[in-house]
Amino acid sequence: MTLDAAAVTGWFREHARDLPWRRPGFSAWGTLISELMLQQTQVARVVPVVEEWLRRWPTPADLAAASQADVLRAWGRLGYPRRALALHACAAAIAERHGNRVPEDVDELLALPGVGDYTARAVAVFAHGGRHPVVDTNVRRVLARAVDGVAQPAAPSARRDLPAMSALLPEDLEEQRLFNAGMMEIGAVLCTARAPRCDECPLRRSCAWRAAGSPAHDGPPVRRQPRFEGSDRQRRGRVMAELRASDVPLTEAELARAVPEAARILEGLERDGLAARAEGGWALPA
DNA sequence: AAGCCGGGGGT
DNA sequence: ACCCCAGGCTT
Repeated sequence: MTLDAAAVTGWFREHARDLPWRRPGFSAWGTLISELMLQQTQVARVVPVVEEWLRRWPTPADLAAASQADVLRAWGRLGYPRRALALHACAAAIAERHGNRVPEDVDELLALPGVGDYTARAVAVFAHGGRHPVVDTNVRRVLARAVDGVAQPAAPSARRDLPAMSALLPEDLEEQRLFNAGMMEIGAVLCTARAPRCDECPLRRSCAWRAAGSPAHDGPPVRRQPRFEGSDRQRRGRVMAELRASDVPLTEAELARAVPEAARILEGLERDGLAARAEGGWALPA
């Protein structure tokens, strides 16, 4: 055995954070919403928004009946608003093709917009109790350290990552669910990329990385990410904020006061379905 | 395989 | 002031 699954589930039973999507009775639809929101956004920012969404749109059909503009406004500042449109499209597909119930089958989940390898399995496991490996970046880091003894995982590869996690999954249905959740939780709160809290880790006694003296990453340098300040991502965010805040269409000149490159940015937003030409200017899509 | 896509939090 | 974070999609 290369990793003590019981240590993970035991720790998780005791130390799991109390989060809305872990409450008993939280719906499968709520799980799909929260997983989409959590794809790139921190837990603390997601919590109030997912609760508001569920009050407002308790089933997929409810969300499907909303306008894209209302959905984008409710998305607020969570970032990457294409996810809001994806969720809206998920709602329509589920209402029309799946009887208003979130699918349990991984391949059916993968067919939904915005749902990839991670989200499909997370929903199958956490919403429906299915037995599947759930691999996000936290899990990949925990496996890299605890099993492989290196500081950072190799480039993501579903062909390698899924079988690696699968081999460690407990047979018991409840245990595998806790194991999947526990591995993510360890990666999120203990086995963090920087300053891991190994002293509190349930895997500290068997961790290959710790046993090797926690060597620094020795591979090629991690790719540096582009600056956000002055980026088109920042400009797009600013234009979207203007459109969300206005009840009436805004002219290109008005938007250019907030973002000088508004004309070019709007072309991109229109291509992505996030902005639409309206009388006298631009607005959120209807 | 690499680049794009928001916004906030930690150091 | 700077660096880090992270899943899905497109090219």
